[in-house]
Amino acid sequence: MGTTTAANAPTEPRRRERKKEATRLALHRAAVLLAGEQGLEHVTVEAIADAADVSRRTFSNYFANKEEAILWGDVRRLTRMYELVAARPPTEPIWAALSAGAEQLLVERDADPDWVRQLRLLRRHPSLIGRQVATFAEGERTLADLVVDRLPDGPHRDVRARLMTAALFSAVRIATQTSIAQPERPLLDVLHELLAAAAEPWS
Amino acid sequence: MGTTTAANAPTEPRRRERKKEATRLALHRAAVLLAGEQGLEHVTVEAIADAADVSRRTFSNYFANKEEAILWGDVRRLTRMYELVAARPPTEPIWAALSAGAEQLLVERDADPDWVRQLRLLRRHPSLIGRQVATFAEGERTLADLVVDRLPDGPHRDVRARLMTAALFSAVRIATQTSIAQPERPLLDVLHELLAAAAEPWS
DNA sequence: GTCTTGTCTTGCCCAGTGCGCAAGTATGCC
DNA sequence: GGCATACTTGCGCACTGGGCAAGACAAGAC
Repeated sequence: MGTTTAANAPTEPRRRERKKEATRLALHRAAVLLAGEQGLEHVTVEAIADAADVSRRTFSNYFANKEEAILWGDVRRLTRMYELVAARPPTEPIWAALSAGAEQLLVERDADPDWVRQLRLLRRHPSLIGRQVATFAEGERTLADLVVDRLPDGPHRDVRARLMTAALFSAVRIATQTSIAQPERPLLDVLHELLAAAAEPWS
Repeated sequence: MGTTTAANAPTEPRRRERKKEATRLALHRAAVLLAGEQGLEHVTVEAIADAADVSRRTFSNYFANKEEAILWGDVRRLTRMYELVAARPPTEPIWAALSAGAEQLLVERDADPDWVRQLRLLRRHPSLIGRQVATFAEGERTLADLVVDRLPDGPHRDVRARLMTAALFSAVRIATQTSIAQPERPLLDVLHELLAAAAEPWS
């Protein structure tokens, strides 16, 4: 009753789902590429759609605007982060698990040619950074829900989990920005420093 | 030479400046009010401009879009935060100064009737939260520049300053969100808890 | 194979937007 | 008063987000 539709739900067919992802990826790639070579403000949604060989209207079915299309790579990386943390041994202290996950994530990110292009874009268009931060803020809450279960008992577990997750994301963000601004400081070194600093008592 | 203009710079006249601020404030208030009663998506920029008794074109001279107009209160609060921190005695340890500034800021915010309206808006339109986070992220860097000077010597002062500022902002953000979601937990209590937790070593 | 059903794509359309430009107006300085 | 600078406004226009309805297509039922 109620969900007669759910009873014979086609359990998410495969090909269709893959095609959707392919289209989304094509739009994302086109957005990053075009914005990279022409500048964000000179690229129209129509141009991106054309490059991905779909209609402008279809673009709207996937993304609300160009910025969202460009930053979709970050959304993917966020879900990857959940996977990485969930895959850590359950006995490991949570801050160690988060740190390990973050380091692994940045290693993978550095190897991604898409990321290099996105980097250049963030430099040229600082407004994108704001959007990116907003994206991550949302992911923070999701990860915090994952963290709270692994936190030892004690008062205010919930806010502590949120704070810890926030610190993790801040560390990733600051490390990334620092390493961009001062390329002589290796990303992983800065990240390490920050992850350690967060866990130690403060002056 | 070069800046002959700067020589006889009119040192920012008063009335003009005050009128500008008044217009900006009127637009901000109109935006918050109208969005509050009609819902963000049903308010046009034109309606906001009309309510503030200026043209649509003038609105654009002040804000890029409705969201920016609505969240301008946060921009004001950010600059207020800089003032508060700068006003703390220079001998005070920096984390104590930041904590005190944040607490003072939240006390003032709670007393602001504008804030109550903004709160309701953020609830109804979660997309605004993203924008807000972006706003704060920018403020974070400004404050970090202020912090780095007061940090004791040591390696990586710059990233430590950034991390500390990020923790402060995270604490404010999480405390605010927690106290909204669970009104039985007083804002200042949660903030206190978080500020303390951040400074202590982690498990 | 054909038929059905649910999903995705597309074209059409239109109110709303961001912003360049140029003319008009207020403000401050002499 | 005049002059310079800064702000406001109306006009115009390319671009956007999204509703709608008509196709195109995939997956399963038969």
